[in-house]
Amino acid sequence: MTGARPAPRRGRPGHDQTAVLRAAIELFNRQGYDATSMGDLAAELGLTKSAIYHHVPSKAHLLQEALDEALGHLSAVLDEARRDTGRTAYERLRSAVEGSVRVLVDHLPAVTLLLRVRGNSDAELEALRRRRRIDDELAELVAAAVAEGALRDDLPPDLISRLLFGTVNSLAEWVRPQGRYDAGELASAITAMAFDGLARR
Amino acid sequence: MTGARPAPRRGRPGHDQTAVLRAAIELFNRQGYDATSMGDLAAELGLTKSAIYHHVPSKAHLLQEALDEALGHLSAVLDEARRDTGRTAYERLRSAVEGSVRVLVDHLPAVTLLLRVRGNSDAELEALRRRRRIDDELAELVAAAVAEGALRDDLPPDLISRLLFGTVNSLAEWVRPQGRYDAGELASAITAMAFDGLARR
DNA sequence: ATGATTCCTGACCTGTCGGTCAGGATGTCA
DNA sequence: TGACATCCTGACCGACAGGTCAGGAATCAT
Repeated sequence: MTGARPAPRRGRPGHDQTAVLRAAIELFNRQGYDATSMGDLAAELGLTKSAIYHHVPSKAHLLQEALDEALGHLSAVLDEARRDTGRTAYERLRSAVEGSVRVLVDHLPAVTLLLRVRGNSDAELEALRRRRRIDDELAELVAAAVAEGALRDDLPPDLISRLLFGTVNSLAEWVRPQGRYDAGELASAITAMAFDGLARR
Repeated sequence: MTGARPAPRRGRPGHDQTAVLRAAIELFNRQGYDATSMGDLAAELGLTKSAIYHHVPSKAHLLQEALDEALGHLSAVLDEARRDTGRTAYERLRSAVEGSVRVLVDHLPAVTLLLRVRGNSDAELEALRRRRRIDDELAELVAAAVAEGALRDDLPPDLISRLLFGTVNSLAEWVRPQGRYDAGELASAITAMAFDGLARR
């Protein structure tokens, strides 16, 4: 793990690209992308607006980076589920749910931003398309689990899929880093509710 | 029902407050509140920007009206559940879920807007506070249902509440008016999944 | 015909937005 | 002591934001 290497830099010390990006994503989530000005971001970092543009080419670029981060990891979860042909669809679905929760928690700021994208630019539209592709594949996984008899068939599979991953995505509304629950607890709570139900039996 | 009365008006015919409000909420949801300019709204209605201000005092007022609409109906659902002391907490919780779904579907634009508020103005902060109060009461209802033994007690009640109503709220992400499912179908699908589980038994 | 009422336009104002640019400050390396 | 790399400031730009205002246009009641 090359984790938190200080990485000896030359020249005048100060902020770098990733510091700006992290702060930007955090602000975008707190206030919304459009409600956040580059001036706000500069103030948050204790710099002038023009200093920001030394590190990053544009506001849209910051958003793009965040969306790529989120989509990349979500796609990876799906690739894994797709490659794993040795298990039942039901097992792979459970893994996909757990993986999605893990990505959401580990990359909370980026994923939260992704979930709020409205399609106001080409980059946002492209992100929506990529997200839609992921959702479609998850829906197929659900349909396969229904077809193999693991899930109830009195509900339309696509509806099941929307409710299931709607629940997962709703975590972004309240989960906070260092909060009460870790990714594992959240994942098992969701699978407990969604697959086994809340009612006592 | 005074439903869709034409309401004979005097003076030059044209748009009115509610027409502007409806269009505004729709646009706010499509693009986001901050990304929507009053010019956009004017164009959508086929008017000039200044004409808008004949019907409505400000952009913020439009948002306020929408938030009040959503919060009013959601509060009503809760008042009903609170008054109904003759039933178990579990039964009242189920009613609250169904009622929330019905409000969400019947007032989809306003509720969607409420769910996206970030707290960027006093009005938004106040709406967040009112929403929080509602969420807290729903969490109490869940806790009561757990205490009375109707719901599983191996998950923290507040977590159950967040997952349950997170699922309900996630409907706003994809449900469309005149879509495939009506409020009743959605409510029963959610209760089926959340209370009885998706797994075949 | 004539007010009264209602709706709408076009020109305009102030502030802020994302972004640029020339140059100065502050560090590392030789 | 430089040369070099990096980071940062302050003044500035055109575009567009929310909003105002004076007056014109369309309809109703009399």
